[in-house]
Amino acid sequence: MANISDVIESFILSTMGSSDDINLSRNELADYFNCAPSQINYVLTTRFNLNRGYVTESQRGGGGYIKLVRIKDFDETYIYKILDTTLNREISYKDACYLLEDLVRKKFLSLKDAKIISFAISDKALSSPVKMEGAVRSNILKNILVNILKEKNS
Amino acid sequence: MANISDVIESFILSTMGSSDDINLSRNELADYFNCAPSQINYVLTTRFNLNRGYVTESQRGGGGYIKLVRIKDFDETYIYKILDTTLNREISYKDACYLLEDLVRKKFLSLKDAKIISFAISDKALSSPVKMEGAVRSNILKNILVNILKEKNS
DNA sequence: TAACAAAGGTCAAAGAAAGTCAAACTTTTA
DNA sequence: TAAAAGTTTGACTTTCTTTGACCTTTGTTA
Repeated sequence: MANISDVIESFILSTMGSSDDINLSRNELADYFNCAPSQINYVLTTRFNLNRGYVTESQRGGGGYIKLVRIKDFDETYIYKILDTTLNREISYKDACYLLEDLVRKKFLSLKDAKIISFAISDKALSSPVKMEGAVRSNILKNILVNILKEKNS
Repeated sequence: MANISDVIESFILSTMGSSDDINLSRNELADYFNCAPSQINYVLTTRFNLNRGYVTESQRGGGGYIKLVRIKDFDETYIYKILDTTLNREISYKDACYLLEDLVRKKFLSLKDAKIISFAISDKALSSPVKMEGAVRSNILKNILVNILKEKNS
């Protein structure tokens, strides 16, 4: 017997159908499946995460929602491999720049985009009292790429 | 879009059209939308504030009004001001996005630039074992703006 | 000119979501 | 079969919205 997370996952998938996004209500879903609301978060973070090609945005308070967006053809993209390898670890600023250059060469990014991104991930930009720069940078880059992908799909 | 605030926001925006200002009556608006008058203030302070490129002036008493003005002009000192105020503190993702939108409106950034930047500073991008998101985000944005300025000047 | 009416302003409490995290439980794997 | 991995739950937190009571300013009128 499948567990409730799998059931909720299929439900979301089949409700989405071939659409690229869906608006969910955490409480309604939890109600419908008779589970804790946080169960929905669990499903989203384990089944609909960046690594699987999904992004979420949400709003709290009255009229709150969770929007789930699927990235089309995620598995086939070259970017996917980068996300899953290079950017699943810490990355130095230099290596990040080489990566950006390569993405420009491959026409995934314009030179200007790459510049902006390089600003965002420079040591200076990331300097903070706590030293976690490599990981943060990697995560930022990952997020940027995923979201650019998302844009290109819409 | 289930909450009244968003509805009122769109109403104001569409009533404004491409005009740079509009005269509102707090009580009439509240009446029309069947909400507390202070709801209008809430919408104004959250949706039409300086960060989003708006200012208001108002008059009480008989024949009172609220005049909502969209700030149009941009000059470099405006950016310095932002660097020195808004970005000298922590900033939330939402407020950062409103700032970016405003910078697009003021033609400091292209829409695409703004999007890339917003990706770079999203909570997801910045999430790390250590919680310093606001400060890190603020710093990233600052660095980006400084560097874009530098580019424009060279 | 004093009183009253007609605006708009402020603020805090209540309400309505979603987010986080850790503990308990279940299933899988070595 | 013990350890690791995955799932479920619930208490607590954070964010955003809505409401209402009370305040201030301005205009009008007796």
